[in-house]
Amino acid sequence: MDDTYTEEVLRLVEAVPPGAVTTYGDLAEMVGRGGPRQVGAVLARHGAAVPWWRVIRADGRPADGLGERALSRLAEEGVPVHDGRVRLASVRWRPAPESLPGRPV
DNA sequence: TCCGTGACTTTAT
DNA sequence: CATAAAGCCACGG
Repeated sequence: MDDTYTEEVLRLVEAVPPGAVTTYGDLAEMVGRGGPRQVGAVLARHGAAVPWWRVIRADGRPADGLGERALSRLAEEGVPVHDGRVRLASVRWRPAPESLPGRPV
């Protein structure tokens, strides 16, 4: 079976440094395959093994039900949270080239 | 093969 | 700026 997708997604999530965040859609683009929903599905399944709280929705708000946990962890890491939502423009993480799957430098 | 579901995104009101 | 509807992607029944 092809769990390559899952591997790539988890790998990227693990690569997100403290104090930074990324979105489902961005991860989907980085992997270059599937879509935001698919990324969410992966995290729903294997999220426990990675810093899932650094992955939030495109509107700067964590997924439903994770708000409390995610926001408190993000705040701990120094992520600027404003009224329950993260300022993506300031902390949106960009992966290092070598973290990407099949993209040459 | 068709339908429903889900840690989503974008566009329109 | 907040809420609602439609679109999108892979998967399982």
